[in-house]
Amino acid sequence: MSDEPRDLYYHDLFQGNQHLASGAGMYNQKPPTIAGSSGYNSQGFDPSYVSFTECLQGPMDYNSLASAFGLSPSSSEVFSSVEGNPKPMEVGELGGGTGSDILVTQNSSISSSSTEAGAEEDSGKSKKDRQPKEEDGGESSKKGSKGKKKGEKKQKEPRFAFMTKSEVDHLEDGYRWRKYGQKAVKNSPYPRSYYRCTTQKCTVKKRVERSFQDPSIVITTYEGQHNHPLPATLRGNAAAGMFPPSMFTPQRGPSFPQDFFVQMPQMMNSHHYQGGANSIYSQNVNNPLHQQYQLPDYGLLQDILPSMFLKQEP
DNA sequence: CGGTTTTGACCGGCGC
DNA sequence: GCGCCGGTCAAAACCG
Repeated sequence: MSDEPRDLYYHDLFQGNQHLASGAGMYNQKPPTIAGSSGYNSQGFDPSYVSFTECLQGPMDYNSLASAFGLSPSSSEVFSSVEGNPKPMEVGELGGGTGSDILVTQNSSISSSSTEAGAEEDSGKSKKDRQPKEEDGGESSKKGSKGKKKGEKKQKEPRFAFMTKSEVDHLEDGYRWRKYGQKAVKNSPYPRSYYRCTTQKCTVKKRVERSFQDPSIVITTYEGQHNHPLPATLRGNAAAGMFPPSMFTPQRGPSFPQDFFVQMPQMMNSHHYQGGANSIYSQNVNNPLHQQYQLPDYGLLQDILPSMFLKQEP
């Protein structure tokens, strides 16, 4: 039964997406794909979809973003959706067109992002307290005991998801990740992989799953923000120097699209979305590099971000 | 040999 | 209260 609500809301999304999408003008590219992608969800992005354009149109700085995305020479659709609330019910509203819009943009490579409103960010680590089981002699007690924190609810860290059209499941974003789990996704033949940043002080996690509608699309959901620079190996030319530090990462050093996207929700929030996660979906369909060569994703991300920023010039 | 991936089990939250 | 489900842990396997 629980599936039903989801389905409904998925449908809503679909319609909403298409509708918005068409309105946005991305229709001529390939709406169906995206719609399908959105339909598939992973609790990461559920509810409302907001169109970038809409956001950008707002009185805020969205213009910059819009310009950035729209100005991109390449053509990749970017969809953004905002998670108004963790509950599917909200979606209903979304269908209404009040809380969600889909924003479409064109980019060279990347894709989308969804973030939860900063208001609810937390460090999700509730279960992490689980005690290590000791099997000195008793093998039967496997993690019987669990750490329990009483008033502590699981906090959610800001998260954003983006969809990328790629053959590789694990997209390189410049950081090193260690896979710590894999689960089958309901209603999808493709499994979802869980990764954690290998940097010890970093609690950033990410989930990678493939769209069951479009196997060629990979949905990556980031959770949290890195508090450390990119590994020297990967950083180098690209990421490190790509972002205008003065723009979104004043004191954080080299950041990634994440930083950028993470900020988006906040901006959007100001506009008229509150407490939600945003997700932008985009496809690299036009990005031959990615499709053919499996270039490091960070390349893609870089591609997009720098573009937007560069285009920002007055 | 160290680090990463694989994989099954477990935990906690949520819906019914 | 029970069952489902997503997320995480950790031992073993794997790889460079």
